Amino acid sequence: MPLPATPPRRATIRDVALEAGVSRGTVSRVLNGEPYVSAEARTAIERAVAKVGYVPNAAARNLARRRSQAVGVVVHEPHSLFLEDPNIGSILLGANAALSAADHQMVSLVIDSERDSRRVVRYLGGGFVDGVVIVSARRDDPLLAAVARLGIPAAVVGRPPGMPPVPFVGIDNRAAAQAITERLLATGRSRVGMVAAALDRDSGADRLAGFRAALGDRFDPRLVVERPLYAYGAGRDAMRELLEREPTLDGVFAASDVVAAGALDAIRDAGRRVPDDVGIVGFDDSVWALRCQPALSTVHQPAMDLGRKAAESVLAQMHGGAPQLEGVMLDTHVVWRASA
Amino acid sequence: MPLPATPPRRATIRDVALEAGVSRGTVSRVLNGEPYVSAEARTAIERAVAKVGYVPNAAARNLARRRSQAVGVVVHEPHSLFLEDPNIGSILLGANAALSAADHQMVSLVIDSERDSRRVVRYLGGGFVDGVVIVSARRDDPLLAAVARLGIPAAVVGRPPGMPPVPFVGIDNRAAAQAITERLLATGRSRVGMVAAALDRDSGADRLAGFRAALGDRFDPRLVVERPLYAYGAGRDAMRELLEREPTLDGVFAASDVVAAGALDAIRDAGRRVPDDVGIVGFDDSVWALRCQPALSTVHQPAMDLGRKAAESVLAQMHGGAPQLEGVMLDTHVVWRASA
DNA sequence: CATCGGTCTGTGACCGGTCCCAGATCGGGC
DNA sequence: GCCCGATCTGGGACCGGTCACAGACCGATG
Repeated sequence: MPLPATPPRRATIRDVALEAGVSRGTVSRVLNGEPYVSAEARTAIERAVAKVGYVPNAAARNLARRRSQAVGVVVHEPHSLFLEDPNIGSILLGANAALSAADHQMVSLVIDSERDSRRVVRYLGGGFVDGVVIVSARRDDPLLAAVARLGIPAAVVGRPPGMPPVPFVGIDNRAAAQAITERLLATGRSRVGMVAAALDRDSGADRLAGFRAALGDRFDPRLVVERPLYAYGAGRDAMRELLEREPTLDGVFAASDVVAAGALDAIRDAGRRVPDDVGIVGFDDSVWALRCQPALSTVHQPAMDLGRKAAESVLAQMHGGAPQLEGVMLDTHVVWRASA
Repeated sequence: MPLPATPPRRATIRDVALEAGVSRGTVSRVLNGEPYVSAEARTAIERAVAKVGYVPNAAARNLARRRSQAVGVVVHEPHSLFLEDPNIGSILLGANAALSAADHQMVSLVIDSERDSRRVVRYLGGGFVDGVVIVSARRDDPLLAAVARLGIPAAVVGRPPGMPPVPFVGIDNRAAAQAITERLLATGRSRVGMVAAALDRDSGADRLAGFRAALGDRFDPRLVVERPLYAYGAGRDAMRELLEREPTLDGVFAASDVVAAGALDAIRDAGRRVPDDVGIVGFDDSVWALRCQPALSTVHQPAMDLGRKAAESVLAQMHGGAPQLEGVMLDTHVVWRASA
């Protein structure tokens, strides 16, 4: 069976106008809360709206107004990670809070394949959204180029290398990573390694850079294992590899809490105690940090605020503000718990 | 500064037609892959599309076609829970997989307040989506009533009491809860309680019913503590209360893995060992089950498939299929690990 | 050679709103 | 009584597509 006959016809603004005995223009004015409408017309229209069960047609309004009252939030991560990493969820919630307050609809778009990517670009260019927040973009991300080309208001969470001039909201990953590594070193560890991840993004690359800076002369590239994603499995496997390479390891910095959780399990599986034999620290301060046994020492980053600020930047641009290309950096701090 | 002058004018189908030297109709035919277009016209149009940088305007297409190629997925849960409970995420991913395969855009809508609720109803009625999947609806949920009234293709994950005739996809929560409780009893526990949650939904109410059925005569209402949401904090606090009420408790069924995780921590804080002193089982088989120490015995439910099937039902209705009101029930099974 | 079915194309009406201009109405000031 | 500005209303043009219809063209057929 093909498409259904005809979707049940909904009441339009003309039906309301007819019912209320006024013109379409007046109905439109009432619906949009504009001044210069008599009280009688207003009440008649409100009554008519209720009577005919009128619901405005968004497509028609978007077409005429050339905007949609919706903002896209693009997350460029595999679906699996979306589940694991509460950090992404927090960013989305922050964005949603800001958009919701401005009465805009958030539309979240997950890219997990080339096909998704094309569909998202089509979606963004198709007038479905008035602006876009981009999370976890990669180095030289084609999506960023596409957005810049389309000229829609945008903001990026993070600051991927090779980014076109687009406003961004981020944290100083390098300084934060350096701070927590130094703190770890101060607990008297002598052989400290790192499970690095996502080096194709600023967060991953900068965390590694901060680690390196903290170690200075003591930095040993053999004690760094890299993985493409911030994932539990990546942390576990990488840690196993690291312990084989360097059995005397007594400290490790994991690039995120999820990675640290995996690493922690690998350390335990190898028969070492945390923090006695090996100290471990993470990054994010997500719910994973508290779920670990022992609780993770980590870097707190204001994930919700990152999403919120990015969304606010997009909203400001949508209302004519000039894009703030210099970017916004939010504060982080070390949270010291039991794992190191 | 108010709204920007005018958004940069995009190329329209007319520009393409002009450039290719054909009519709008022919361009439209090519764009939609219809037959009866000459090869020359086709290539000329494809070249013109690339040259002028044409991107179709979705609002115009939606208006003319009276559909949007998008499906909404409504999650009626507080934002905080969204972060904690991977079960919801899995359902979304399943839905997204099905929609993505059918080249439809998933639009996820979170309801966390009355205001959100109104906005979502407006959104759904506004022609933004052609169908809707509803997750975690409550007893007599007004959203379900609104959707039924609007007459848009819909499917519900779960089967809330007081639901209008809408297709649903679910599991037999009662039987599954009974099965795992019986299994727990079979480990020789004599004082078994339950942390129940979300009794305003079928999942919560049915899990309690299954627990009760498994205990039969031994059921003691004093050993059941209820909480409104499937949340970590709820599990922890409820467990604390349960242990105070009944210090000889030696087994507990938590209504979900997240709840079980909270309960587990409360048990440990009270100085009891798991599973030696107290056996605990959860429900969902989410990533939390493996993150717990010891790993949780739980009920595996095919969360992704729930989302996928619900989305497929909506897609089928959109293509003219009759709604399958009898519903679809998916299988579950007990996964036995170390916590009981 | 007229007829016919299959291809291919152009055109006007329409989807349901917004926007803006022209004009009506009205009270107040000179 | 006339002019003026403020208030209020109607209606045409338009947003950018889709769709149905009419008609042109073509080779095959009787």
